[in-house]
Amino acid sequence: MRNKDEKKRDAICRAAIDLIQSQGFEDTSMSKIAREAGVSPATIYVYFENKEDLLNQIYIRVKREMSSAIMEGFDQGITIEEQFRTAWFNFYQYAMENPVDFAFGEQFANSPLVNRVSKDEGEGYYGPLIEMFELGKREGIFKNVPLGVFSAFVFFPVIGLIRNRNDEKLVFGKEMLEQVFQIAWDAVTE
Amino acid sequence: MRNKDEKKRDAICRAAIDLIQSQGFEDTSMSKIAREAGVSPATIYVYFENKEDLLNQIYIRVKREMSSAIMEGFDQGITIEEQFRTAWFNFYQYAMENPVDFAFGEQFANSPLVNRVSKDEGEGYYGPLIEMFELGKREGIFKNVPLGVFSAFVFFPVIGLIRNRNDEKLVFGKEMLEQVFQIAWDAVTE
Amino acid sequence: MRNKDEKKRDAICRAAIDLIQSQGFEDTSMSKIAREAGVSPATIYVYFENKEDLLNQIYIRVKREMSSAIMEGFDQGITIEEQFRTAWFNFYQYAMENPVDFAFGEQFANSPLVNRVSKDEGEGYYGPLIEMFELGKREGIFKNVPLGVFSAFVFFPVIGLIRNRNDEKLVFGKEMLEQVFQIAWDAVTE
Amino acid sequence: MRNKDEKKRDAICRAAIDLIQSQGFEDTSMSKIAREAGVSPATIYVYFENKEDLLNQIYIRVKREMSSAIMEGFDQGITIEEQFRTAWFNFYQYAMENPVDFAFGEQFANSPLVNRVSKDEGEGYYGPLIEMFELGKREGIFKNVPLGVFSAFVFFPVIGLIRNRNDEKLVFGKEMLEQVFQIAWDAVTE
DNA sequence: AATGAATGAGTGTTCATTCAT
DNA sequence: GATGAATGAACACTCATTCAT
Repeated sequence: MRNKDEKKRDAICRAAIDLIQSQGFEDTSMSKIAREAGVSPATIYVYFENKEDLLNQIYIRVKREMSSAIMEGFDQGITIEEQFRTAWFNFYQYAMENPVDFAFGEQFANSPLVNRVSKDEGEGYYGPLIEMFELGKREGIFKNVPLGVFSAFVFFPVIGLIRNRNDEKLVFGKEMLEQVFQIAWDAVTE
Repeated sequence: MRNKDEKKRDAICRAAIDLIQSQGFEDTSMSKIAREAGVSPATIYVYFENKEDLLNQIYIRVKREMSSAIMEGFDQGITIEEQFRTAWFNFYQYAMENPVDFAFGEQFANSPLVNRVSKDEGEGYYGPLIEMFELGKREGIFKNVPLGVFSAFVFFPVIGLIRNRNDEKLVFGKEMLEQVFQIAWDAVTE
Repeated sequence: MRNKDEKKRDAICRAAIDLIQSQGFEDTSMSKIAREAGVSPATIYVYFENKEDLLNQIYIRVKREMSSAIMEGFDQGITIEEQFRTAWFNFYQYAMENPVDFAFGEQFANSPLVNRVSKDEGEGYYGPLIEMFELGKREGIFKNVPLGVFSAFVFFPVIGLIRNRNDEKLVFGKEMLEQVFQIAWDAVTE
Repeated sequence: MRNKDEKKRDAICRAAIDLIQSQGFEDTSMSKIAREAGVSPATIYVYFENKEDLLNQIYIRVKREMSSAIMEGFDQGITIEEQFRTAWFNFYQYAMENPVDFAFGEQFANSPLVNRVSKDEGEGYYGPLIEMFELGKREGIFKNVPLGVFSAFVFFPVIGLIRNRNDEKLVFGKEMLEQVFQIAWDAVTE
């Protein structure tokens, strides 16, 4: 029983994510989600309060998956530089390989349907990353700037890269990518 | 007959921009735009072919305003470093002061309603900026990376900054801002 | 859940037919049909894909009723002349008594909304009639002309009669009607 | 001045007829007519009271052209049979060659927009035809049936022929056509 | 828990017509 | 007389959501 429930909940989320990716935000209706998930429209309302609630839960889910992907290989006793490198390439790879989830998160950031609470909860998974940054600052590795500035120069450029890549058919070889990483590293270190 | 009223065209655009900002892309309908602009829904179709046309025209308009703001004070015979500094602070200031137009451009990037042509036309206004970058590369000032990488580390961080600022109530003093600019400069120069 | 209500489907069809008759094809909108049928406009779309589908289904329905009325008393082993007489008077009576459905079929013939398939399906019910005609030709009773010519002189005059009757307040007594039938019979027999 | 007026009035009518033929009744709007005629929508209202008036005037115009075409070669001192033959073939030819005007007349017959007056005026041009029929009846050539019956068996079959032809790709050679005419003649003569 | 039917409110868009010049 | 601008009302259709089972 419990199993069955969660499967259905998953199916609905998955259907929604797929549709948003393939058809865009505007053309993703509750009925289409229901059809894609193989359930009745009314069934969605058994699992989610309304569309806003569904989207918020999906947002959190995507964020969780994203953050755990980014922080893979983090807990070992590796140096800060190695942690940074790991996180950055993880992020790059995830953004490249999961344009679905990624674009989804992007779309969300600008949607009034995603409320504060969800955003905060979404950000909550990055604990280890934040600790790394704070430690690095104390150790004099990173520049002494607020966290927001840090992420603005480390992760946002990747977002820009991907978007520009889509527009300009930019492709990065291994060396170029290493070079780009170096730029990010140079930017935030003393 | 009455002459086509440029003021009315403006009012419609303005109404659309305001609504997209305050309600989001999805919830901005033609009738709402009409009501906000104080005209009949049918009147919009006197000035614009359809919704897509309206949005594209607005996109181009916003981009044009944005680009001319960014490149203000560009044509004099100033050094590349001064040009860079000018553009960056212009961009920062514009993004701060015009969150409406800015968010608007953001929203657009992900909408299927904005077509290639409009996007290209939107990008077309940045000629001087591109020339500056190319010249700087030849002179050995900037790193030898593609344009897309350049903008990813110069302008996208500002976008991230603004977004983080909105979320975290981050405020930058003059010194901090200078420091952030320095990071951008460090990132792309040899 | 509630089961799809055949009564509701009928009510919608009936409302559409009545409106088309009384207001004409052009002025029969989906909302008017809905109001007339006592349902919400959206409900129509539960039962029919769109307006075209609704009209096609109605067309087929009317054609089916019409054809079965025309061919009533056909299957017994009666002579071709008796079959012809039966069909002709059936047709005349149906056209007289069901001006609504009849005019409906008429209106349809000129509408681009009624597709080939529906027209063909509509024609498909006249099998026995066509057989009668072919047999009669082989037996030398009917003139050797294509089916289209046959129907043009047998059934279309009735349509003309009805239309002229409406315009001129023509009324036929029993004898006159017999005489008209005789004309049709004379026209197509050797 | 007078000349100019009439030219414009003609252009509007012509545009309307063409559009109704090519796009169908439903898709022929006043603005489209105006564009096709090269005038402003408002100008139509200088010449016609409203859409209904425009359509009625067109109806009458088409009917007049049609009737004069049908009765071409009528006034000489020819026999009734020759008159009949002339009229019938004229009608057939006109219907074949002017599907535009013809379909237009057809469409009109079922439209509530065409009022009694216009219909009556439309019928008024057939005087000579009616006289021929009445004379033929008195001379014992034609069967003694009302005018409505006469036209139902003489002209309506042609309408049916054309419609069936469109549906079945029926084509008539010279001989077949002569045969069809003979059927019409047989039908109404003693 | 699960569902298909049902719906009022809304969508983007076009219409016949009038207004102001 | 002639016009392009302007419009309220309507169009076909879809939406997120609730109802009845």
